[in-house]
Amino acid sequence: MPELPEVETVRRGLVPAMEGEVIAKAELRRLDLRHPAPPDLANRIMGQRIERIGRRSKYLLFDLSSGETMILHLGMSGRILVSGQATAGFTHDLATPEKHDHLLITMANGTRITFNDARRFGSLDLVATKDTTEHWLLKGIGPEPLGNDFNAEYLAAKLARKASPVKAVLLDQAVIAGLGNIYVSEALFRAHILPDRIANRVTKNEVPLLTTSIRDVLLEAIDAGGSSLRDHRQTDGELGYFQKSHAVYGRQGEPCRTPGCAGVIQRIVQSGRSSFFCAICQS
DNA sequence: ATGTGTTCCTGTCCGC
DNA sequence: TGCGGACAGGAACACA
Repeated sequence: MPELPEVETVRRGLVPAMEGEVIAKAELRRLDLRHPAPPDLANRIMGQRIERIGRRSKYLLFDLSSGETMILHLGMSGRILVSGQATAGFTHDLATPEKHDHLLITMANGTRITFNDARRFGSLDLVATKDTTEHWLLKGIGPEPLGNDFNAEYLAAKLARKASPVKAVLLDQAVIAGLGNIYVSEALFRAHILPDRIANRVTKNEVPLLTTSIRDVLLEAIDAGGSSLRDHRQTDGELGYFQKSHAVYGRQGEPCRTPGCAGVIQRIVQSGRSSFFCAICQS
């Protein structure tokens, strides 16, 4: 999935096409996503103006003039495409729905927006805007890593109480919002911490660097237009560029990029998911 | 109460 | 070229 930077990139691509515009037509083609979508979702968003497109963690939030908010999660393979934007390197005729196009929207200005998600780990829901933060999917989520509530003191307190590997703690959305498998590996590399270190063994001295590493890696990825391994596309169909600058993710067997380091990037599996690290740079 | 493993679903890639 | 297996950005849930 799209992790936080990819979702933010998608959001920024949607704002000029949708914010302040009215949804003229909507068609929900499948209800059986990760969580069942409301059967009347299309009817409830049709005719509404999109007042604002926000983001909480990896969720996109579409505030509608009706007083409802559409909550959209991209899951692992979800993407949103916008007609009229360049589609270099990716052809998807939005006029003809493809197999995994689940939600089709036509704005009053003619722009078409398509939510496509082959694996259907994504989800769609509608909630009263005032109740958004209390929605069951959102209410347990921890602070935004780019916001003021996320800082070294907070993170140190969380890590100190956890007996699981630091990798697992950083992936826990209740601890920090928006981190996923790629950026956890990248942030831990920058912080010189091995992913299988037990969280409460991360020293107080190490936490500030870990905190800034998380923030920096996310900001750089957003600046670069989001990362990508295979499925992620920006809304204009372009691949994100940040993948070129992954220091460790997906680079097992390749040389460490730290100047002067003779290390080779290694891959381990932790609770079923790959972690990447340099055993020389990280301990 | 916590921590770990499994599971949902489809697509792609790699080795034989 | 076909085929089987490994693996993929998430996260809720079942179980120890």
